Amino acid sequence: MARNSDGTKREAILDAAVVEIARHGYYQTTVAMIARRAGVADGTIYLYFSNKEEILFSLFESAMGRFILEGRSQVDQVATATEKLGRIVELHLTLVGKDRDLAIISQVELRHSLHFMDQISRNQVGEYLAIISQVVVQGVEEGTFRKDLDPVFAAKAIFGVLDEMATDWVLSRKNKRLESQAKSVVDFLLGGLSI
Amino acid sequence: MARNSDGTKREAILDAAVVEIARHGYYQTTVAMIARRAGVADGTIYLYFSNKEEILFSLFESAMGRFILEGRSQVDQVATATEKLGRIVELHLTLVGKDRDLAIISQVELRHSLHFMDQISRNQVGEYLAIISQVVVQGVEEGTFRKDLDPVFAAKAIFGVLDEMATDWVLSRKNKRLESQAKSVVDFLLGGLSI
Amino acid sequence: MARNSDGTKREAILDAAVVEIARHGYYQTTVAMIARRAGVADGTIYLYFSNKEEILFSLFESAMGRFILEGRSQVDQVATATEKLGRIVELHLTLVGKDRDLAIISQVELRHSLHFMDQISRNQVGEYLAIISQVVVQGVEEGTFRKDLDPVFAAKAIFGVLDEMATDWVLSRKNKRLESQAKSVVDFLLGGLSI
Amino acid sequence: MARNSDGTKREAILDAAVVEIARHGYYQTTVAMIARRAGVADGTIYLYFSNKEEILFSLFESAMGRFILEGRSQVDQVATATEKLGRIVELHLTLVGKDRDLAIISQVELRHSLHFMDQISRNQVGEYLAIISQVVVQGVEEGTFRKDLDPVFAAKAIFGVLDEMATDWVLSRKNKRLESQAKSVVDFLLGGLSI
DNA sequence: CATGAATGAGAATTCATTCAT
DNA sequence: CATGAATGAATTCTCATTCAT
Repeated sequence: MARNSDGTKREAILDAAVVEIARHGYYQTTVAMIARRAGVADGTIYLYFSNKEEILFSLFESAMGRFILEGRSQVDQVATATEKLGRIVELHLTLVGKDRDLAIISQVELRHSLHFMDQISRNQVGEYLAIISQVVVQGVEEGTFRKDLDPVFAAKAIFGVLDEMATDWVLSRKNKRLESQAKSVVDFLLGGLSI
Repeated sequence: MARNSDGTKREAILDAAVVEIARHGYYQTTVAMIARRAGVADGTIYLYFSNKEEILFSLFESAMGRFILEGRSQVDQVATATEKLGRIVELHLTLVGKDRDLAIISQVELRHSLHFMDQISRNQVGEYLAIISQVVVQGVEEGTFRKDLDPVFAAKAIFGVLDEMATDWVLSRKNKRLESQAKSVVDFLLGGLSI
Repeated sequence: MARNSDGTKREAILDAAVVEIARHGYYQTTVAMIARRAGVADGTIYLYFSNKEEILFSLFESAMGRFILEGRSQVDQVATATEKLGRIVELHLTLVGKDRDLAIISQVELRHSLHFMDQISRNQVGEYLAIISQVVVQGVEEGTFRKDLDPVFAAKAIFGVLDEMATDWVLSRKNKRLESQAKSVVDFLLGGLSI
Repeated sequence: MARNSDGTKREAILDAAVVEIARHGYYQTTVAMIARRAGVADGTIYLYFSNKEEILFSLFESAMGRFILEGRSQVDQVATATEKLGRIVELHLTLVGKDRDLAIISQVELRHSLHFMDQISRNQVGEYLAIISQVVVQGVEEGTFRKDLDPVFAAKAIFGVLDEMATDWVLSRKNKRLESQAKSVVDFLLGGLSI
């Protein structure tokens, strides 16, 4: 079967990396551990990734890629800013909540150093934030959101709330589904604290 | 007092650790680097900390300690929940914004592994969150905050927004003062997105 | 003739090896580098050579083979020992000076380990030395060279001078042609230092 | 005993390196092998040398240092160029012949790559050649050596002969003492081949 | 014959920690 | 208390070689 060289092996490595890194942390995970779980030789890792860090980068990219791709898709499926916000919140919590291992990676491991955050922050996270801020812009234009909002600031605030919920869910090992918080989050974001 | 010299040296080590870890990241910072900057021998570190990780724990504790201590103090200085919220926001952003190195530690390095987050998260962060949630409870009782708010949830959301602002400030190397965001943050938290 | 394609590919590999090894040194040259330059797959190398070291052996053999073959031929073209010596000197310096990459191989890389020198030294170099020593014998018989010379010793001394000139030329990247030294070398070898 | 930090350990490492490298070749010698023979931990090597290659450099430097130092001393002890030449030849062969392991290093291992030769060739070897060429200059001035000699060229030729004798002795495992060749070498160098 | 993906043994180097002084 | 030389386990990455296609 020639399917091997298609990327199957690359994905096996990434899948193994998610599990091992989520379980032991990036620095406590050795390349050998990833290789063993992926069922390949240590050296094989280096046919697909130039070094250990690149595995983490790839993990991040594919994770963020999904957020951005599906985020755009969800936003396009409804008309109003309020509905769009709802979709984003739901998507975010659902994606994070779907796979605890991946969630651990995105909420904890990917933030393990400034050096690393630097590399990624300004690219893909920025794109994701842009999607959110466009929703805010629309809301203001529609007249449903407050005129005095800075859309970029608001997007960060929204992201902050989502991210905290996600981190909290990862750290508290409750079985409660993360998505179940979606309504509360949207309510809070729309209405704030005040009456 | 012999304690004086003890405290001094211990603090020199912690100060050195903040700088080195902020600059290079926890794993790229060697004990020797910290020792050199602190002006002590490598071995001396182990007279004050049982291992490298404990330095990070201590860093976290003293940082969070300040948040909690000053948080309580600020909250006690004003009467209404709205004012208290304002004080917390201002304090949080001010403390983070005061020292970039310390901010890097708290926003990035302290989150470097689930194992580590586990150890700390549910203790001190929980205490900090409790302060915030008490403010929310008060606001609800006062009638200024929405009745349907879950105070614990709201506290997390508030923390999420603050944390995201802090992280964003650390990652974007702008010179703009972090505290300058306090008003926007309070506005957003109180009023939400909707008109 | 199938041998044609065999020889061609084998030679392509050897040619590639000369360039890569001269440029990076034997140990810094990977089989993959040689394969890439030769335009063949890594595995193909092993159809022509049983291992990496054998490539170096083959390089040596073909290089020394030329010295011996042409050395004999040059020696046969003239009558007196003095003339023969001149031919050998000129040939040696010309062959080395013709191709810097090959010169690097022969003057530096081929000497990279006792183990390797052992394998080759006593065979082909010995044959080359034999040619030289026969010239010395003839010179003594002719009465032009000193009677008290040990021909084997003299051959080594002659080779030493030639070898040093060659090495010096390789290491000093001057463009001066190596052959231009031939006259000085012959003069020195014949007359020595003394008046 | 504080003698340890004096350089005793450093020397133990160098001594061990000579034996191991002579026996197995530079690339076949692992740092662990050197450490074991030196009776230190692997990591200790790196307290004295920044990497494996530096061990080789140090080996070379201390070896050449002796040639230069003793070479100068020998040359100063006699008056005429002929005598000085004799001293150099004897010293060279004696030093090489004294320790076969060190001889293997200097005659074989130190020449293992152009990169390496480059680093060292132009410094210390040049100094050694300068000593020889000064002797030649003196000989010409004295009127004992031929006027038409280029001293630099002659020095290289002399070195070439000495070097070849040394290499030959290393490769042929005869027990014959290398110094016994001194007289023949001087004779050859002074008188050349011709009658 | 030719390929090149896969292997896995092996090696240099780092660094937290210890302990004799 | 303080030192810093020494340790040696642990890890990443390389690369000669193989073999199924």
